[in-house]
Amino acid sequence: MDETAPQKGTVTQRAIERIKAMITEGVLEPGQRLPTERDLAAQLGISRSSMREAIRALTVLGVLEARHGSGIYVTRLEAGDLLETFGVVADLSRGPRLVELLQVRRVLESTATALAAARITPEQLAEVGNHLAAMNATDDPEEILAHDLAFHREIAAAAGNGTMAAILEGLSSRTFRARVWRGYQEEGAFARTRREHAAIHRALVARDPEAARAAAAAHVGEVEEWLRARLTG
Amino acid sequence: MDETAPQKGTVTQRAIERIKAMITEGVLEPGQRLPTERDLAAQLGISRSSMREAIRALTVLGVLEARHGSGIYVTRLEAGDLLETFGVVADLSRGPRLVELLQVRRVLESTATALAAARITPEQLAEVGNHLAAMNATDDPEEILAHDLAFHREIAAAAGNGTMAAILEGLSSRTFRARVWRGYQEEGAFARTRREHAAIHRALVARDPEAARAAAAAHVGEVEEWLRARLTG
DNA sequence: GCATCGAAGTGGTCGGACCACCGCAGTGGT
DNA sequence: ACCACTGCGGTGGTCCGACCACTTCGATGC
Repeated sequence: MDETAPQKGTVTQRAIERIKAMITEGVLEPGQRLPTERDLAAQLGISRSSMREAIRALTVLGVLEARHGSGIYVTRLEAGDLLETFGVVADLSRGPRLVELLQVRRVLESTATALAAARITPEQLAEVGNHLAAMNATDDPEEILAHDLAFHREIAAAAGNGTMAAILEGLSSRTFRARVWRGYQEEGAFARTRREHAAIHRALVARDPEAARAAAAAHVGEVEEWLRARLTG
Repeated sequence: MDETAPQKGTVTQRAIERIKAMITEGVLEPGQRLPTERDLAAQLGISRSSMREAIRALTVLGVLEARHGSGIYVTRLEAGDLLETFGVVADLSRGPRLVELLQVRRVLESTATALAAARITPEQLAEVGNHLAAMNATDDPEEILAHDLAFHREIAAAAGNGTMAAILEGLSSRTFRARVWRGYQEEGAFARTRREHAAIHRALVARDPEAARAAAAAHVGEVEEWLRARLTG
């Protein structure tokens, strides 16, 4: 047994685990600056190349942030930072998994909308109304999509659960939604979606969680069913 | 305008996007082997070092898989592959976000259990029963935790939504659960959890989705409330 | 026909060099 | 005394070339 050489997996993988451990153990706090790549590599006894790969990996995971010329920092480690990669899943998913993703979104979105109905502030409610109005005032698909996203984002934020909001954000990532909704909207579903959005807004105004949950579930469910039918057909 | 030099972001970041695009465009199929690191670097006109960082990043995201001596391959791109990183979020979360994560889990777990009640096969149901019995037959916390995880994993799998199961898997990652449950179980909550697990199993046997949903929600909710109280206290 | 071995090819690691950028102390002016 | 500018040191970003560890598969020998 050589104490100095545990030797499990690649050195890069070990470096990733070490840095993660430093964070969980509190050695590295959110927002804190790390030692330089060169120092870190020396500390773990590996080359700078390998250490850079480890840092890059943690960067794409939203754990670290590298600022050119300044240094490497731990992110705030908030839900939004860490769940940014969730969008990758949505973007790389095709076929039946798109339905599964929408099913997950239906469950979470309906819950978030119900929570929002009970907690939303007048300011947030007004913002939701603005996006609803803007959505109905234009025919530009791009603009509609943007306000649609903002509409649901504002509601998710009002639910008071940042983690849930971050997951929903990933499930509604721009490329994902654009792919699915292109076909959906082309079939003249504008009127239906407008009606559904109005129903959600009405439930929020009435502060009726049950109605809000039902309206949101129906809204996502419509798209879900359409997609399911298109795949099996 | 120089067509050959778009120059946005780091070359590594661009390489990551290029490879992701190749997959979404169908140039690279799941399971397929990629060109060698050296060839890929040459194709994109970057150094092997930068290309390696890009590959490493996509590897930790569960998109690519590098086999030493053999080559680089696209994973099957199934939910489990891509959502493995979800466990990182759970492991790095502390304080209030642990409650948020449990809240998300409560929503998804209750839905998954309800779905399972309607679809579970006799074989799967028997397996769930085995884990329940094994969980009650030992006093070793490690073993209890293992069977507890398997119990819920089996139910999530029976729900028929692989994406939902993968997310729940991340929300129940070993280190995460161990951290939260250590304190919970130490307060003599064994009896309560056994009762709750039995209730879930009973609802599955009765094929009663509503009862299953309620039992699962109550089960996760108990831990959620305990954690919330411990944080505010 | 089959087990063995070895060479070619692949990812993994290393060290060094240079570039692009940021931050700040020092400088010069007003 | 204050401020804008400048220069330098330190940092991450990129590249190169070499070598190691491992897999693969065909050639070799039995």
